[in-house]
Amino acid sequence: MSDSPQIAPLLFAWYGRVGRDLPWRHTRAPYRIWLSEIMLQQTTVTAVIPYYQCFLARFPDIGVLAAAAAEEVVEAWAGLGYYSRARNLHAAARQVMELHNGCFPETLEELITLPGIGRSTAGAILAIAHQERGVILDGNVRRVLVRLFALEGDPRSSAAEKQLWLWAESLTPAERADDYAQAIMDLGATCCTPTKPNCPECPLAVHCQAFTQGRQDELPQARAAKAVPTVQQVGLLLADKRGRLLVRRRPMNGLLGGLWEFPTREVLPGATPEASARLLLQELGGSGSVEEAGKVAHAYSHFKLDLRFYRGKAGTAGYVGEGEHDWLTAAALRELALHGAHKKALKFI
DNA sequence: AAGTCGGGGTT
DNA sequence: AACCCAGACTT
Repeated sequence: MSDSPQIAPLLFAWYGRVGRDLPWRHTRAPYRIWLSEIMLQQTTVTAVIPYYQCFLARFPDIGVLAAAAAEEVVEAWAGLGYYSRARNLHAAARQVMELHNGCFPETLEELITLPGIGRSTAGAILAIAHQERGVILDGNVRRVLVRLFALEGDPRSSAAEKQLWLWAESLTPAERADDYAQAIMDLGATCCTPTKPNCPECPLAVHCQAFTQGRQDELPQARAAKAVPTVQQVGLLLADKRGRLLVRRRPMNGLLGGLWEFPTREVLPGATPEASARLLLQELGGSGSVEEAGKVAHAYSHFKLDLRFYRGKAGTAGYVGEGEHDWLTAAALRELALHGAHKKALKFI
């Protein structure tokens, strides 16, 4: 767009006054910038900070990360969510060691070939780590630009995305793209917020079409809400003679890959949860009845989980399931990289 | 283009 | 409850 407003100088001045002081803003090390960008995908700053510090203490450089076991990386990610990020981070670290001699790529094309790095994350790394003209389009920037240009319709549609990338490209300055990226993200996070934007203190208000039209509370237009199904499961707190409980590791790929959990199964259609729990107990080599322990509700973006836990006793035949498993004490369970919904069940033991 | 993939904070 | 978050990837 030839008529894009010159917002970069306004953002620089604002950022200098009220920009946030964040741990990853004290470095330009590509490894640390990369890690912060991956952790921050769809995740709030406050949630990331402690994970960022712990992860760096455990994996201080890309060589250490590449040499680690995949399970170890997932365990450092436990509780942060979107575990494919941890798998991709680990795979990308190995890729950089093998293909780039341990040196992080410095071009957009090479960055995007790394698993977990898309167009926006690559732009952020280019700008912040390499000080080049990287362009970003994250949730903050999307909201700022939708209001700045009063973009109608679903901002996640492919047509909107295309337009937003054009605007993002034209607004990004040739110099100080790093400051620009962090400033516009800060603006979206602290000023141009989803609800009740603080327009009186916004440095871009004079250029903002939504504000000019008094429609800053109507944009961006909300996405059409879709119904989310509820999955019914039963979980088993299966104790051996020493009181230790059975846990198993979820397969590395797929939902919550690599995390530990108590044995579960879906509630059979037409069956009661208790009958399904009894069946699960028998399938695992246990015996006798089950006792109701408590209920856990867990929400994901595309389904809800209704999980009822039962206590049971292990039979003398022992465990007959498949895959990696272990018998752990309550103390050990609290230290384990547990599936979030199952972490809630610790209060039942 | 639509679906998958978490967990927590905000409203 | 619904929405959002420094999105990427698969189908």
